[in-house]
Formats: sequence, C-alpha cells, structure tokens
Amino acid sequence: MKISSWNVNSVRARVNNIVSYLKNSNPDLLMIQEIKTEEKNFPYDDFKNHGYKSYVFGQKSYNGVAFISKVNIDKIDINFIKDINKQSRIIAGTIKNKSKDIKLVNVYVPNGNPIETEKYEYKKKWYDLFIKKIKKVLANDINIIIGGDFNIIPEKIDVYDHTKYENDALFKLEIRKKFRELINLGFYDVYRYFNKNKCEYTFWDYMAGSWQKDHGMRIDHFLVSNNLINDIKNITIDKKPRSKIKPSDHTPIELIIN
DNA sequence: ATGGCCGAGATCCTCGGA
Repeated sequence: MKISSWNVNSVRARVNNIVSYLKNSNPDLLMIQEIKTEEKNFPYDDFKNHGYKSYVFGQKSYNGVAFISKVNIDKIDINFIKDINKQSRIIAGTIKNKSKDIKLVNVYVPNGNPIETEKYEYKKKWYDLFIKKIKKVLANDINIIIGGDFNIIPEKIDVYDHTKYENDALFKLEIRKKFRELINLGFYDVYRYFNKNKCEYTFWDYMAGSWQKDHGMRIDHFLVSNNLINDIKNITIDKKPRSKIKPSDHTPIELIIN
C-alpha cells in the first residue's frame, strides 16, 4: 500500500496538479494539508472521478487538512486535540492493512514565525497538546502513522544552510526538541531511518529562486510507531510535482507499507 | 550582497506562509 503526504497550498488552486499526481503516482491514500477552503467548496468530484473518496476538515482561507483515498477510512476524527485557536489542523482515521488496524494522523503544524510573537507560543503549545494526546493514543493503538507538514527541520542536514535558521521557528533547538520528544514516545522518522546521510528536501520557497538553487528543507515527515517499522518497505520524496506549472511550494513524500 | 512569491478574500491591499 502506498500512502502519500503533500502540503498542496490550496486544494482549489491545485486541482489539476493533484489529479495529475494521483494518475502518475497512484497512491492508495493521500494526506493533504493547507487546503485553504471550507468543506462545502472542496472539489470532491474531481478526485471521485479518479476513484478517490475525500474526508475533509476544512477552514475558510487558511489551514485545513484532508484524506483522499481509494481505501476505506473508518473512525474519522476532526477533534484530535482541542486547538486553542480553533484551527483545522488535524484529521485522523483508521485503515486496515493486512490484518492490522492502523491509525492515521494527518497534521498541519503551525509555522510559528516570527519567534518573538504569539505565533511561536501557539506552535509550542500546539506541540505540547499533540504530544500529550499521542501518548494517550499509544496506550490503545499500537500501529500509528503520523504524516504531514510538521514545520520542523529535524537536523542540520535537513536544510540547505542551517546557519540561516538558528533563530527560526522551524529549526530553533527548542522546537527540534519537541520533535525528539514526539519520536521518543515510540516512533521512527521513517525517511531518516532509511536514509542515514541523504540530503533531500520536501519544501522550496517560491521566493528567491529557491527551487532552481535547491535551497530547500525537509519539513514534511512520516513517523511510524515502533511496532510498524518492520512493515515499511520504502519511503521516497517525489520532486516532480514541485517542478510543474503552478506548483505547491511543497512536494509529496510517499510511504510504502507491506 | 540583496531581493526576488503565491493564495484567499475582500478590493485595487492585507494577511499568512516557511
């Protein structure tokens, strides 16, 4: 089974790119973030025409997450944490793979910049609430996949020039520690597990010719609970969608489960 | 060295993103 995650930066502006990705890459399930629209304006039919059912947690203009899936997703949960700013940032659900129930958590974590503002405080609080909730979930569900835009650069190797990001909400030590804290509950950063020293990115800013210069960062991740790691066959970053006309600034990351 | 974009939504600019 192929599960992908992609911050699409507006689902309505990206319908053609998303459909083309579904046709070319054929994921069984795609987690998308930053859909920037309410459920009532979600382009359900465009994906339905290609055999995908959508499960949406939207918001007007900002944020919003969804599953686009060929496999059935049960127990959809749009109240995973109590978001202090009432923003639509997490949709969870359960799928069956072989005989295992797997809990999927699709996240769009707050950016947090600039750091001397409420936005950064919100990001830290959001992570604290999320970590607390995941700890609770682990008591009942042993097979968990957390995918999405974590807005964290885990290590120096994960950004084109780490010296520029020491005081950035994506790379501050304090925020990278939240990522470690989450992983230490019992998860693997799957990309890094399979690629010990590889330098690849999932995001390139629209500005400053970042894509052309490969000034990117790895901020979109798949974490899987320890129980699942031996079921993971591979993980890849597909750079093609970032090179298309009218691209998102992020590109998909794809997880293959046996 | 520096700065360079894009989407939504209500106008002809602001906010947010990373």
